[in-house]
Amino acid sequence: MRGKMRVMTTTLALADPPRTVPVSASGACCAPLVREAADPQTAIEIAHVFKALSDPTRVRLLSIVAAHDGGEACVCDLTEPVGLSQPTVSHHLKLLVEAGLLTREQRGKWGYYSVVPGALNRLGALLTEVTVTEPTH
Amino acid sequence: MRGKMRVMTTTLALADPPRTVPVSASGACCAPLVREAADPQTAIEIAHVFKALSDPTRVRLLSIVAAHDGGEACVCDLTEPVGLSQPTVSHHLKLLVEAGLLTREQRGKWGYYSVVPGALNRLGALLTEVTVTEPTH
DNA sequence: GCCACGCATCGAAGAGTATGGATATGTTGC
DNA sequence: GCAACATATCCATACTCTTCGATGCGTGGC
Repeated sequence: MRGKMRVMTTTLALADPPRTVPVSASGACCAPLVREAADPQTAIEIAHVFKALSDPTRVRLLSIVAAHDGGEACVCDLTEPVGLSQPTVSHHLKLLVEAGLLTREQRGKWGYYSVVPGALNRLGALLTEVTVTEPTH
Repeated sequence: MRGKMRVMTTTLALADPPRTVPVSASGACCAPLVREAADPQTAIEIAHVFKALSDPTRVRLLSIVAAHDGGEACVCDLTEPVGLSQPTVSHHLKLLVEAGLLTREQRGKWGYYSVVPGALNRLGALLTEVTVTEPTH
């Protein structure tokens, strides 16, 4: 049941504009998990995003980026707070990008990471039964 | 930075009554991740819960249990839908219980699993910037 | 007590993951 | 072009996770 599922870059429609994969064939992307049993394909995509958050380092990285000035940060801002080597931090950031939670933008020498707008809210809405109103920003 | 972190059964105060570990020393449990950078200990506990949801099988199990009649299900209800052996399903359910997302109750021969009330909403609130109003139930 | 049943635990094999050193890639300034 | 710098990628190592067969444990019926 495992096997291949290499990179895949599930977007889960967490990011607003691209929405590459409609997730559920029905198009009704992701009713809250508690409402109806998730089909296998949806479960794979949801799990992929949660896997990105299943490591303490990545939780911190995401949190630091989100709380950082301007909502973005470069790798050089992140290695010191988490106390890991640069390659390791780079690796974790890559996973967060692949999960659709962060984006990377190259500006000059530095690459800036920032949180994909709405991604976390969408993920949160998947867990809650209630309607989540997006903040006006 | 790895090493020990064996079982730990983080509750993260996802479950209402027990609240064994106050998570953050400040007691201000878990401001949304985007508001302020999570400290290492909080990140570990948050990641532990997300790790429980980082496997497609567990996402499905949680979803099936939540959507099941009466909000509970026994192992015998679950092996067939996910197509895995009974020991494997049992293992996954244990992880979900340890993460504070499910509870287990023995009634006669059967053990019934159900979703911990509020746990998912609390987890979702961690991800969203907005205030989540709990449903009246 | 004994057997059947539901389920948890154990043990082992295979696959996946985290980590950091070495190195490649891309950018800036000279 | 070249040197300096910021990051990404590659690789090897050690660890963790998923899975299932075998087995143990508790419950209910006889």
